[in-house]
Amino acid sequence: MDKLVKKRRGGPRTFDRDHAVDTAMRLFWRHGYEGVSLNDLTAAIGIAPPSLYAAFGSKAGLYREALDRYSGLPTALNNLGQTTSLCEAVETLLKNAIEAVTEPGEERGCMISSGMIQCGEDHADLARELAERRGLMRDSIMLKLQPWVDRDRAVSLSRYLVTILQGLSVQARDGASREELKQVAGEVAAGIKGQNLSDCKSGTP
Amino acid sequence: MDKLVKKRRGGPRTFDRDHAVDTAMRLFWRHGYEGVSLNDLTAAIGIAPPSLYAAFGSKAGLYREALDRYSGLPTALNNLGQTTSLCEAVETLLKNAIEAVTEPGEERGCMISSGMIQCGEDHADLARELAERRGLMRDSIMLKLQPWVDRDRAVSLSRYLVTILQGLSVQARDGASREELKQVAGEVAAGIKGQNLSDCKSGTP
DNA sequence: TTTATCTTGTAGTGATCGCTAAATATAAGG
DNA sequence: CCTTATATTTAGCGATCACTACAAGATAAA
Repeated sequence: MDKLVKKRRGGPRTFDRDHAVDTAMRLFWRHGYEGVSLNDLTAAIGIAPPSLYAAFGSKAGLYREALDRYSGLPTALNNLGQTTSLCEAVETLLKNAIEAVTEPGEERGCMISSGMIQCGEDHADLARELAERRGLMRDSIMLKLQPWVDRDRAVSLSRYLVTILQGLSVQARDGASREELKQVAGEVAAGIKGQNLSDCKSGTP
Repeated sequence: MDKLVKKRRGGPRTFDRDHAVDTAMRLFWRHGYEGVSLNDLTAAIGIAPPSLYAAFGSKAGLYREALDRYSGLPTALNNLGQTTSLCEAVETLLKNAIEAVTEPGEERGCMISSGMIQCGEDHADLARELAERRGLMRDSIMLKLQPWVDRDRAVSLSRYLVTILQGLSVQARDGASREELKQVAGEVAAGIKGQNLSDCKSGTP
């Protein structure tokens, strides 16, 4: 009663690599790097460890590919080129972020904002890579703000905004609803409007 | 040449329990629950596993005590009763938080804000406790804001502020300097001042 | 001193960690 | 057909995980 199904064992036909990365991404997203074991991965993907290692080299390699996959998802920075004022840009940024971290049917929070915040010393290099990605996030936001404010203010504002984004990710993971996060976005928007009334009305930078 | 020192083995407790909790706190603070092994703990404290289990019951038990110890440290909520306006309260809150997460010679970030954001399913209960503590943080902030704003606004503002705090913890862990974080605080303060100019000058609520 | 109680270090437990050697099965080229 | 190359499996590697049985040693009470 134990050998009815003869499993295939070799040959060119390969498992669905995209699906594997996608499955891994969701696991890592939810549980973090250290919270997912190789057993979890192979079981969820439906392959044996050697296949995984042939395709991705290591657990860290798969994690990196999962990160890249995640980076391709709709992000907070979408559609920011089409905005016509600083306030609109910020509002769009936060709206995108909130939708991303509370997308129904998806894991909550942001894989990058909340990834590898704490980990053992063995994985310090991976953690540094995550921190780097968060830095790139800030740079991207800064670039998007350039049309509306001078350089110094863009530096300051972008750091403020990534801080918000990272906080929103924690809030989402803790179960905050979309409406509650929109309240936060409202506070941010109100703050910016209070200072830069002119920027919120001008049609061109 | 291997038995010059005869180690004691028995009698009343000999190791410093407070020091043990303190050591564990720092390890967990930096590396997270899953990032610290029992071997790390016993080696750093300088005791054998049975002593640890006799004193704390389990790794999770020691982690909880480390959390309680951490909660007793100077926190973002210090001296908030002495403020005389909403803006001053917010500024003091952020100033305290920034000092706490960038204290020289201490671990960076906040053990609670950035604790157990991601973890394996085995420790979901511990993660829930951390989320609960973050919720209590928000409640505490809300109470501190009550003198200056109505209830709805206190709810909204407190969620906004914990979001900032949680973001600041990530920023600090990623290496942001005190000055950079003060820029963030400046953005927050400027936003609130822009809306509530009156509150920033009144001497009594 | 004798006895009871307690804590300690030694030395491990079974389970799981990330990872891999060797064997087996498929496909393409001859 | 046979050979070669590749992909997959089984089975298990050494290391480490959180945790503990046990005996040795130290104190306090009788």
